[in-house]
Amino acid sequence: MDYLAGLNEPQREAVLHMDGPLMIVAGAGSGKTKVLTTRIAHLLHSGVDAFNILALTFTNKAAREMKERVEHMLGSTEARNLYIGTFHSVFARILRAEAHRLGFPNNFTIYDTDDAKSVLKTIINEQNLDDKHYKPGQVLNRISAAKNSLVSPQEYEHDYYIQQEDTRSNRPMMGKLYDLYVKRCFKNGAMDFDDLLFKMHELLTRFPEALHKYQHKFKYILIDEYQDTNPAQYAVIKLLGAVYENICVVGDDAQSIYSFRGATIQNILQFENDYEDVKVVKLEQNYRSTKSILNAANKIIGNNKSQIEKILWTDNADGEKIRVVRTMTDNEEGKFVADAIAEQKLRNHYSNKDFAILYRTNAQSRSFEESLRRMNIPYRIYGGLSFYQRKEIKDYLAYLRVIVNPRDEEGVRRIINYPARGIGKTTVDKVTLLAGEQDITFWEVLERAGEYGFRAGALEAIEGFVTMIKSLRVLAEKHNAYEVAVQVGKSTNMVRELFNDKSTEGVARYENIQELLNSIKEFTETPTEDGELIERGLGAYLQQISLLTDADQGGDDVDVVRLMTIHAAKGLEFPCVFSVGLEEGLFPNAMAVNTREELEEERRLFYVVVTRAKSKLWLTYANSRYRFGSLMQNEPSRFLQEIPEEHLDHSFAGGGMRNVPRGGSLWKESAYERMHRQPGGGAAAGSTARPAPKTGGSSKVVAHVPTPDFAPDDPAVFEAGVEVEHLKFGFGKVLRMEGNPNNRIATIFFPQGGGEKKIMLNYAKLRMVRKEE
DNA sequence: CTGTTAACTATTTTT
DNA sequence: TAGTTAACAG
Repeated sequence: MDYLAGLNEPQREAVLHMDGPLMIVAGAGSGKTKVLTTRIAHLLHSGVDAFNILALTFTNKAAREMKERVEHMLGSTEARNLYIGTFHSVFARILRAEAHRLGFPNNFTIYDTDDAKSVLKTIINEQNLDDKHYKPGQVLNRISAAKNSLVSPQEYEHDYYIQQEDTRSNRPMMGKLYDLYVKRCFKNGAMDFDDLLFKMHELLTRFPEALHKYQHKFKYILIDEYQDTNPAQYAVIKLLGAVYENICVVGDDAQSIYSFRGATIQNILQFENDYEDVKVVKLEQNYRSTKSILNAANKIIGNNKSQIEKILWTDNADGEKIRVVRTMTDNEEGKFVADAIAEQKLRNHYSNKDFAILYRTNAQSRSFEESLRRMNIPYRIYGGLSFYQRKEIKDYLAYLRVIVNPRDEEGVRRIINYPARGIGKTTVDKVTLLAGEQDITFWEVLERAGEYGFRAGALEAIEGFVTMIKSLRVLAEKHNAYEVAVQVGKSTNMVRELFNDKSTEGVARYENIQELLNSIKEFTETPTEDGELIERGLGAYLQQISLLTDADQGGDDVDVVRLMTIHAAKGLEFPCVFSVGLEEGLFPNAMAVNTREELEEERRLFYVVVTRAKSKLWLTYANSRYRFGSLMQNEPSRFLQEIPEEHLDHSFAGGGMRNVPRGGSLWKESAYERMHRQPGGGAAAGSTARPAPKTGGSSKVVAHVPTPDFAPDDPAVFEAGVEVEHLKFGFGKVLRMEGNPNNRIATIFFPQGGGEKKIMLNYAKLRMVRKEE
């Protein structure tokens, strides 16, 4: 039982509690992961079978860490039999095994947010709706919110309140779009992120056998970050745990920061009412931060109304005061941070990886990147687009997706003309139309293209494409994922094409593809784990990687400064933290100050940043910064005023005033600034002046009204001297001809149509008027 | 059909 | 400002 050594009293209590519901309220830095992993070890030690334990986390990283720590603690491979993973990956794994019940192929494709938006966009266009009004991203958010609350399309359309909302925002078709989107995903054999939760719930409610099976399989359930669960996750947990009720949730209401993703803080606040005889353990001793940091954090969170009562305390040293730094601009802020890092490294022998720069929005990373680069300080940005979201990677993966699941229309659309093979918009539109009319999949139209009267060139291209995919499918039956992937590169010529591109981006793209191939190889060579449901085929590979984010890319031990959003930093800790951009409008964000709930969530976010720091913390803000192309004046964040003065040190001010204006008087724009401001709201005139708008010079061509029966003639009939009519440029005369017989180019003079122009006859809308005798 | 250019619009956080 | 999409010329 030596694993119990080194635990404090409440920690030990949480570990030793065996059966019945348990809620662990774990303050920041209170040893939450240690408790969870030790608890699992204790369960195993007490004779619980690893196959009967389910542990759910929000990030792959947390899952991996937990698994490794348990394995280390046990000193055996027994930990591999545990079901540990993110909600999404565990549910995907189960859904893969049970897909047939729901009518999905077991190799269903998982759509990421970009795929989902793209599908929605085609649906919106098919419905002849304006995608400026029904923005795919917004529509998706609405659908996502519905799914996360377990609202089906039918319920959506029949819910009076929801319909009111959509009517008020003048988007009455929203429910229809939701319905069509769900149907399209089903037709495509695809699920989006939210479906993994929604369909899991559907599986358990519609199929009692399935419910029974998993209820009995998972005798012990552990949920990490319970405060971030949404209603769908809540319902699934409740179903899974209904038989044994051995549910252990760990969370901190003070760190609930994902309500925008559907999370309800109510889940943790209400847990005690959800089950009988809930054991509650509070972990209130903080092992991470200094007293001044922790006390400041306590004061901050004290401003929130609804919360579980607890007081974090620490035995750690008092530590230094929190440094508040004001700079004039965002660039100066970047420079200050880079300078401070350099200085700290020199003075206190810190290494790069001891520092984190944490911001509210991804867009803020730029000034820090620039200044760090200038100081030759290595860094890494987390967030932004992940490896798997890069164009070349998505394209390459789309081939693999289509090989596994040709029903995946989204994937087919992506690659049908990449690399260019002469299947353009016109052809794709026609295929889309046919698929709708005939009620068959996009792919089936391509397979039977011969029946639908495509132009000879287009037909040939389509047939070539279909043949290629089919032969790759055959290959995939007998060969592993890596071999198939290599053949994709050869068949499409993509690899060679990128290899020949010697531009900087081209080289980077080539390297990315190589890296992708390596990762596939690694995947196929990793030995199969024990336990059911796991295999190393192409389908399994795709499902795994579609749930990875760039935080899962590894490289956690390299010695670089980390830059990331506060959201991405949750669960991490650093000796030195720079919490930057503490300005009204930015943090708290202007989008989130309209209700008390929103503001409290922003405050929790501030609480999260502050508690990331172990010993040193900087809070910086800039007087003005570029946002949306123009210079914005900002007041310091109200959150700065919520920290008692005794914990703050203003002496590090990076130029300019030395203290934070407290309670009111903030920078008003001076009369001078106001006078010199451009109408657009930007900086003073002068350097930022734009070039004068073009006037007169480029006379817009007046639209030519074509003769009523305008029909283009065959390219072969044109030659020098012929008089012609162009659909847009009007009447003109051919001056000379060039180009080869297959691609003839005419130079034509249009008196009304803007003078001399070169026209490619293959594509031009050109009619012969009169031949010169 | 395809590559280029001009216009447009987005700025919150993410599995 | 920057990244992406629509329009358009070839």
